[in-house]
Amino acid sequence: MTLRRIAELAGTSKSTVSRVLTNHPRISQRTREKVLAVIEEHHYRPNLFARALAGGRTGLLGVLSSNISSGFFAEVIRGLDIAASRQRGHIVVSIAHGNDDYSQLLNEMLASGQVDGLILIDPPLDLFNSPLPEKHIPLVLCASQPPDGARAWRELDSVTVDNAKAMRDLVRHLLEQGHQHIVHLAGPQNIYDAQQRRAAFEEAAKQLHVPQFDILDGHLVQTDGRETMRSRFSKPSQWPDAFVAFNDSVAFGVLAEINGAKQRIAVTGWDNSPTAEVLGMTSVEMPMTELGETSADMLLERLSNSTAAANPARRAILDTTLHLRTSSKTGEL
Amino acid sequence: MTLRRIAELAGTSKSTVSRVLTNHPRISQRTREKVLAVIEEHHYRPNLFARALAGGRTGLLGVLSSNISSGFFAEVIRGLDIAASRQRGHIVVSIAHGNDDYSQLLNEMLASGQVDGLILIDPPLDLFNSPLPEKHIPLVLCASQPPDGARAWRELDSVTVDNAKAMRDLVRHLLEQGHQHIVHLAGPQNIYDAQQRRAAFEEAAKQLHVPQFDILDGHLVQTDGRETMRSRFSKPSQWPDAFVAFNDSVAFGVLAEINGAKQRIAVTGWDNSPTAEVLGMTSVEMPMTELGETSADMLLERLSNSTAAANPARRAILDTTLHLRTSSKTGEL
DNA sequence: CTGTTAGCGCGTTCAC
DNA sequence: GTGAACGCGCTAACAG
Repeated sequence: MTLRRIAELAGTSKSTVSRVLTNHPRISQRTREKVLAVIEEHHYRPNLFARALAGGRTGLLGVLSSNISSGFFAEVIRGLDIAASRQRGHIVVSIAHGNDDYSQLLNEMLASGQVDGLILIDPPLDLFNSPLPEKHIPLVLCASQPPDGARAWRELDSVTVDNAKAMRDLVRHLLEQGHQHIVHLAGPQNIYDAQQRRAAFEEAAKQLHVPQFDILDGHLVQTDGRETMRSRFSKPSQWPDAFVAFNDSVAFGVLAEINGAKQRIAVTGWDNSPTAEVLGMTSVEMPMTELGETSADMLLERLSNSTAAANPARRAILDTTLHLRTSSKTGEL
Repeated sequence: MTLRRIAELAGTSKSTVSRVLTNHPRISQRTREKVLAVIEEHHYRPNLFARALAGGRTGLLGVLSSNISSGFFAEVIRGLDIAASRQRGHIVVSIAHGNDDYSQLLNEMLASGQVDGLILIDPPLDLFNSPLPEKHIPLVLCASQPPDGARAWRELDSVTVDNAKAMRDLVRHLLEQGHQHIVHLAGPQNIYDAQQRRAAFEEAAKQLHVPQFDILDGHLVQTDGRETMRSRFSKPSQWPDAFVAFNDSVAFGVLAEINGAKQRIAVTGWDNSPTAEVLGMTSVEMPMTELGETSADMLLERLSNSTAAANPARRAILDTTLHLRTSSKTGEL
């Protein structure tokens, strides 16, 4: 089934069919309905490649992701797909295996010109040190934002969550529970969210006058949490009152090490994974699906709005939800 | 940069460049090197859309997935991407939101002809009741297999895991630990793995002479596990000796309900999520990444081997790994 | 409002 | 071994 064939069957020309397909305004209601009927009858779908070649859109959105946690990845992808498919589009996914990989993948995607636009999920912050590649398609940053210094990169649209607010609420809660000494097991500092949460923790701790606090970097997965517990906090006498972990995984690592002594110490995570709920662990919920949906919507809007190229960068900042559970509540410990 | 431009720069014709690109045999060594040099110098990459339109390959592999657990989804996708990118290919991902959706998505993907081949991750079993859509591109089933009745569907390549073996080992282990009454919280029966595990449990239980066993269907996520515990096993006196859950999530739901009484009862999961390890829960590890890699490799082989269309269906069955932990070991309970 | 014409970049016959 | 011509299915001018 081709456009040409549809035209024949509808007793019209290819152009007319094409116009119907692209929602051209100046077309008579009658012709449009007639064409649509034929299209419907034969389940016709335009060939994306021909369309792309002729200068139109492909309906393909590129998605670049770093090797992040599966839960986060999957939910964001789901969000992206939801938004893309609402407009009959599809996503082309590539996953970077290392840091260098990311910029290389980006350049290849940009060069091969097979997508209408590109969404960068959680790029390693190093990326912003390199110059913004020359591009003729719009880019959207998902779960990341360039530092003030990276001027060119800051022209891009971005979608992030309000880490600072969540962290402030979390620290305040711990203080209210009477915890005096709080340790933040921060994430790898080449990850945007990790950097943000670290900074937010430090600021909140100072601002709210936490009597004693420490920050340790580089925690991403369970083993990182375990490792730190074994090396730095092997004896209960060394323990603080509370651990604020970069994410749930790290928190689980901590829990595994202090097992049997949960009563004495608060542990909080981040991501609100299903397991956090089961374990009764306090955690910050990230709107992952929404993160994806919003990113794709932003990209699609840039694409549909041809004048948008000149529009200023938009920054969406989504809200998180703090789930307080027994792992941090003194009364219920 | 187009093929035509490369031809000009190399002082030859478009056809020659095209032949070099497609590894045509009858081309002089000298011409080939010359062309390759120019290509390299200008970082030329052929336009995928033009290539596709002219009848060639696009390097795009379609991936259809149902709305499965994020961990599984993410890891399989990763595997697919690894295998695809090894051959400079990319994956186009679509996620079905409901059951009907799946077959509709499949048809659209097939119709719009935008991918070289298609990988179906965990399609709802209902799909196999409908006729195999007419197709001119190869299909591979990932984590699923059609029933014997669906003849046409059984012509497709597939990659699955050996659920039966894992389940047998698991039941044997529980028996050896002295458990007399085992309950299987089976998954939704329109999911291949759920059906397989259910059947395998029943067979193993009979074959190994488990004194008492029951099977309850429809468990997919934590709340399902919780629900069943509250309705059917609200009092400890009703508890069996062991629960074999469809997956880790369901198992967590059970654990949450029997909290504080873990000593009295064994609970096993499936998927070996990181949390299972932290909690010390016995679980079966699925080779998720490998599942994806193998699927993509199979598809790519069909694509490269033009004579393969006639080849018989291949069925890869991957092995699982049983991780025995304290949640099922009597001595350590 | 609609039909006609000309490519988009490439693979693939054909001839030479 | 190489080049010329054609067409893949579609969009985008240009006429009418």
